[in-house]
Amino acid sequence: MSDGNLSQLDRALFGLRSLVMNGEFEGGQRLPEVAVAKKLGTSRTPLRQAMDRLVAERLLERIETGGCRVATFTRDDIADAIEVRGVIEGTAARMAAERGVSADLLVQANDALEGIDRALKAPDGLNFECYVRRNAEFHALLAKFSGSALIRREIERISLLPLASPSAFLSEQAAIPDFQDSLRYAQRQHRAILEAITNREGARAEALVREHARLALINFNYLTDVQPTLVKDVPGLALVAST
Amino acid sequence: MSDGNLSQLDRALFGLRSLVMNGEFEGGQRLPEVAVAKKLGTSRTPLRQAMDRLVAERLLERIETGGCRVATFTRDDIADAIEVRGVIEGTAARMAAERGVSADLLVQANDALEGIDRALKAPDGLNFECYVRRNAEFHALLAKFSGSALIRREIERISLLPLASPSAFLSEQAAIPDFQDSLRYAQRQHRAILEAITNREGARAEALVREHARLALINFNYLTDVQPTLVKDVPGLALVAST
DNA sequence: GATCCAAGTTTTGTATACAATCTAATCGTA
DNA sequence: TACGATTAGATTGTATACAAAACTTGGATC
Repeated sequence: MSDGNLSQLDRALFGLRSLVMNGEFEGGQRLPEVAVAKKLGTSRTPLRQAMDRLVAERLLERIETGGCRVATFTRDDIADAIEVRGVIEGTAARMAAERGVSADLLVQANDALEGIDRALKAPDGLNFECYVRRNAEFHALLAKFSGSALIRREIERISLLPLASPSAFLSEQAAIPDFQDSLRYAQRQHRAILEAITNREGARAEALVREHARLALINFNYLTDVQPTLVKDVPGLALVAST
Repeated sequence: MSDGNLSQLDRALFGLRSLVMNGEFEGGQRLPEVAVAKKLGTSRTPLRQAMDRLVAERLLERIETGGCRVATFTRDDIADAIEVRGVIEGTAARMAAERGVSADLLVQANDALEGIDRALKAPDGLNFECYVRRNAEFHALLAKFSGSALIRREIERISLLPLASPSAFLSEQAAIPDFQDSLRYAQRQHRAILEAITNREGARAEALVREHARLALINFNYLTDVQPTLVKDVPGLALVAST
């Protein structure tokens, strides 16, 4: 169970999540357990466990009369999820400023930001992979800054919501004309956030993080309104009601 | 499944939650599935489902090598959970102010507050049962005000965390000398919150709700510091590390 | 006396069988 | 033809059996 091999439950969980995120199932239709179990090469028992977890992640929803269906999301749902992530991350930043952060952690955050700087100055204009990694690192540190395991887990949880994570739309942004401009703007926000926390300016840190989260919403709108041809490549976007 | 009778899963879920909240198990020790299933009068299958859900509720935590244990909470965990509830409820209030609330809902909220007023002016000084009911009603309406199903569900979720709910400590407050004073203070906050939302004052509404949530923390501290003899009667308090 | 190893026992993870329920289609009637 | 009941089929909820992993206990060795 605890060795390198994945358990049947993990296999079912990853497999089903991937199938759902890639829009393999019709939205709103019930997932037949036997068929899905066969497709995933496991039995109903671990599959049902996996379904329970995906219900907790809001990726599936229970049907009153039994079983589960794929959840669908409106644009408002996406916007609200991003807003809530901003609010909780903002709380983490405020707490960090209020309670103080160890010098060691601040150094780590600085390292992450310098990594982003280097990624933005790469020879071919942008080291995209590096940017994504360092960006995730910075956001993880922000959650850690709060000093609260509960806050950290809540941020992880809300980031699991479809399309609410800080990097949900990054992978497709490359096609956007002023893409690098947007990343540079985000990076200036990163610097300001870290400065506010260092200076113990709680309200400023909170407001900055909230605004920073809204970049995800801007990207979402740009992607769906201006570049709808890219939509099919973003995992999870198949779940958004196409009104 | 959908009739009045509870399913085995529901029976296991309610039963186990109740056992855990009442401190029937040693904290940190693994829950043996067969023994617990027998105690609850069901089989392992629905019990394991119930355990998965209680893990999602943070009431249990998974053991790396298999199975679950009862989670334990520090005082800081309680404080953080209350803080986060205040933050999300505050966001709901801010959104309500920004987006506007239908007259019908505002009337309902007013009714709830008048119900609280009546409970506070009852012949024998206080109609406690009525107060608790109306208070829960007001908080539910606040969540609804946001107009966002996602926000409403997040509030429900965070309120499930042990001791984070608005009424977690109410039932034992009766023994506190200036109990009714505290309730009157809370009620003035309720009025101010509703006024702010009606006037579309988002920042004020958010700040008020945050402060309002902190009453729960005050009650928690009072209960554990000043009236420790009452601790055993509060469900969930058995899970708090008694440092 | 402490530590490491090994066999036995307990406990979990998984598959599967069965029963209760829900769904859909067919047939009958207005 | 439309609508409702009834029956057959499919699907979930639950119990249980079995295998694999983890814990415990006893003993041997250093």
